[in-house]
Amino acid sequence: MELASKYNPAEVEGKWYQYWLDNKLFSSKPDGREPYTIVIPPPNVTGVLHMGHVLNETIQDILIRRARMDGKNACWVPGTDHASIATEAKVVNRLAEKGIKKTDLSREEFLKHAWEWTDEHGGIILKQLRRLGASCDWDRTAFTMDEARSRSVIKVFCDLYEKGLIYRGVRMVNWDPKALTALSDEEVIYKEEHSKLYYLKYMVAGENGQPDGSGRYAVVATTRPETIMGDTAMCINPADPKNTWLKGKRVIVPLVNRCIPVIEDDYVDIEFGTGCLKVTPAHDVNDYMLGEKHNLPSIDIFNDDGTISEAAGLYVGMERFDVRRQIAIDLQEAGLMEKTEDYNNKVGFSERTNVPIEPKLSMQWFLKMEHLAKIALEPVMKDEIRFYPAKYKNTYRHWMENIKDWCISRQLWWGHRIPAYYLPQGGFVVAETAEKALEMARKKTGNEALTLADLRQDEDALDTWFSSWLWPISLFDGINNPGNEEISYYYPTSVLVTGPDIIFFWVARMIMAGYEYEGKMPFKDVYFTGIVRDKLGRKMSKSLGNSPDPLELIERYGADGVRMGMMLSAPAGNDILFDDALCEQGRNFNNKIWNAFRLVKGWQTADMAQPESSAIATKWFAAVLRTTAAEVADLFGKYRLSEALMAVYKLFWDEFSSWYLEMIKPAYGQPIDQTTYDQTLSFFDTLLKLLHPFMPFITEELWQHLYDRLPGESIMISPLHTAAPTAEDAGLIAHIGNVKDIVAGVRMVRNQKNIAQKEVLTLEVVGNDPEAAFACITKKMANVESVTTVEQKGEGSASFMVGTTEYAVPLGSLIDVETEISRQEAELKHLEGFLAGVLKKLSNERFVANAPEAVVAMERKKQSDAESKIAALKESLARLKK
RNA sequence: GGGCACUUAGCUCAGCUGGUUCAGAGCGUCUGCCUUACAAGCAGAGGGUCGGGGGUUCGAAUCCCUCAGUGCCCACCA
Repeated sequence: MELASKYNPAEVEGKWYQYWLDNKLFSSKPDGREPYTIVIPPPNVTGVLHMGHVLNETIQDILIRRARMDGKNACWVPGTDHASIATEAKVVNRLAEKGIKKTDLSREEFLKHAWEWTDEHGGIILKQLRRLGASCDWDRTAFTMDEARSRSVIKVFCDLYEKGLIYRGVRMVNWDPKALTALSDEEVIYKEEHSKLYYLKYMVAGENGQPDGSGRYAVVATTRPETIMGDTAMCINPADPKNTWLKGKRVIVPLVNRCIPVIEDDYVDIEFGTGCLKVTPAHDVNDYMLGEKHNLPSIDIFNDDGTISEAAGLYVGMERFDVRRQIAIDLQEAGLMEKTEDYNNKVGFSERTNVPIEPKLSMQWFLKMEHLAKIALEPVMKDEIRFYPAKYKNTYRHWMENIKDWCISRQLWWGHRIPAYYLPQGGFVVAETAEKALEMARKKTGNEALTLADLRQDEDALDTWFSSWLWPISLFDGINNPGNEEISYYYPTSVLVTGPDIIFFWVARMIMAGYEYEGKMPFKDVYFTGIVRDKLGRKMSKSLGNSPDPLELIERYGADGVRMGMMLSAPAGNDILFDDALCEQGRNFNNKIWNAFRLVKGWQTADMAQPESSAIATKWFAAVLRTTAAEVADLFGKYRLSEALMAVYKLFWDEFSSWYLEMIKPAYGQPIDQTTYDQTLSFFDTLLKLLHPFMPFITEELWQHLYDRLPGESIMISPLHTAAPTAEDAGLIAHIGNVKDIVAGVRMVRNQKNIAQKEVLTLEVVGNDPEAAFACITKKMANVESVTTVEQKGEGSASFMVGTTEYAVPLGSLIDVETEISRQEAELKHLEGFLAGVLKKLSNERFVANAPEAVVAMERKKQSDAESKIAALKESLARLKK
């Protein structure tokens, strides 16, 4: 076949992906082999591929392809997440563009729109994954809101309710005033904000005080003056001397003019502000706690959307931050504001809508976490589930040990609707279906006349993560159909690949669900990726415009190039600083492989004896290949994928292309012997297999052309057996290592003296030549016609040392004696310094007495080596200088 | 406020339980080459007192303390 000198990925990638699909090479069914299972972290159904996905999915694909070639039954299950809040927000926005308000629609009408949106935009991301080469079993594609997954979620809800782990109650929750829903603690992100501390005057009641100083008042420092309408007490620390005078008094809330008691509690920090705290039980978690403890009334002054409610009495209907500005002015005018100070504090923001969270009392559903945390902590701490990198174990433990109940209800429509049904006379039942609920309701009430119409299902939907925490189980239908063949075979999955940002949201909760419902871990290993940043270390974001479009990159560099670019700098857990230049390196490597292939396949074979150099070269490369393959296998076991890639990269580029191929390369136009040729093809075959998990497309393309293949054959299912390194391998590799140094020595001489590679030289070895057996390689690689052993090197030669042996290249008139002398003197100086260090060590009695014998022996060898080198150099210098 | 990481060449990183010439790799840089596989390439070279200081040890990039800087996570001081 005719091959262009540059590899063109666009021509082959689509073809081979289709070939893999057509031959069902991604599909997996339970069989007698060992399973290797990965479930994809489901991307948002309406999402599009970004660089974070590229990193994550590339890693999964590498692992799954490698496992497949290792003879395991590899199964990678794809799917998408309904992403309750995010998707609902998108749908609401789209409706708004059409002038439709969500509140104008019924639940059913809204869901119809949501499904339309999902059908339209859903799964785009999965299509994009194919461009990357992802070898998912697409027939298994799932969605967190498809029928089987939905049933699983509802079943689990009912089960946990029956176990008494789910309860309903009024609690202080994180309220998102934009999405109009409660959030879990994990969905709140705290950010430092520059704000102000307002010092407000609370006049003491019964003293007829006036702000002008005619009466006494207490000063309260607050960041949220707009909440004073909800104040129901002022609190001081009983041990605070400066506020003792307030004990038992009542104070008047500024502007509001409500009279509230002064209560005492240790909770108040004497040092902060004035030591007086305003207590607003409805709008602050701590105040809520104080309110409970001291039996305070609570006044909810906010509507769900963050505007002021009727109950506040003032500023009704105004937006909360407008009120803050306005009330500051009003307080000032009323003389009730003592001062304001600049202040930095942490404000909670909604992870999804990015608006400040409002702590709010509301009726929600909660999942008790104590039991679940207990069963999920140990396995990670004992490394039954291994985290890579292990440092996240600390994070995990801390969370588990300080866990609070999980608020699982959301005031949203897009999601799994809570299967609780309210009865006309009060109370509710929880059941998987309305029919079952009716049955239970009749039993509970004794009223057989109840009909479905009498039951009112809870309006709330469940937190998205309440479905994704079941993902590794529900994908194999283990909830609906416990103990089925698939769940028994594929579960526990082999590894989870995800970002550390969702360790609590998802990883921890999957572990809980895994033990609760399967009695087993959901995955054996967790590989935490880093965050993809730009080369300046900035997070990739739309607003910065520093996030490349993965599909464009693939067009420019090929999928293999992009995959490699990503993996070149992606050690587990470390953020990766992504630079297009890395893809370029990947593309260049593709080209290197391509051209090596062109060279090898361009050779004609002839009936001829194998040259000695080729015999040695093949033996040597076989040893290198075995050794590196073992190293790569080891690195895979430790999830050190970028190092594994680098090992294969250097194997192909340096060892195979630069050394091996040059060693065996016939002269231009000359044929190659059959033995060497066959051996080389076989090496190439193994190299492609080692490379395949990282760069699936080019390796398939070349593998198909390497030998005649049968229809349906593929590198991706061809087993990768590599022999273990033998006892002799290391020795041979070391010898050739010396030969490489000799060759490099000659090349350096050429470089320094400006002698072209074409020009034939001779090489002298002073004394014994330890690498005499490999002289044929030296000759070919260094282009020297002879390697002769001499007692003393000739006049006018440039010399260098390899190990303890001196080599010399006679140059005749080309030699520049002065340069040679200064070079050798520099080396001599370095060696003498080195020797001095060694001697100092050896003359230290305590070193000789305490260090292990092997270490001392090594030092002695260093000494004798250095001494003989120094002697040789001195002699050489003497002759140069004479 | 608490906790956990990290700091090694211009850049990105590897160096496990201290001891082979241990100071490394890739990229970049510099020099010379368009040598019929590959200029998306070939051959060679330079580059770091391992963040600062102290300690343990015969011996420290590696262990301990401390200081400085960076990053992440957690937390109810208004």
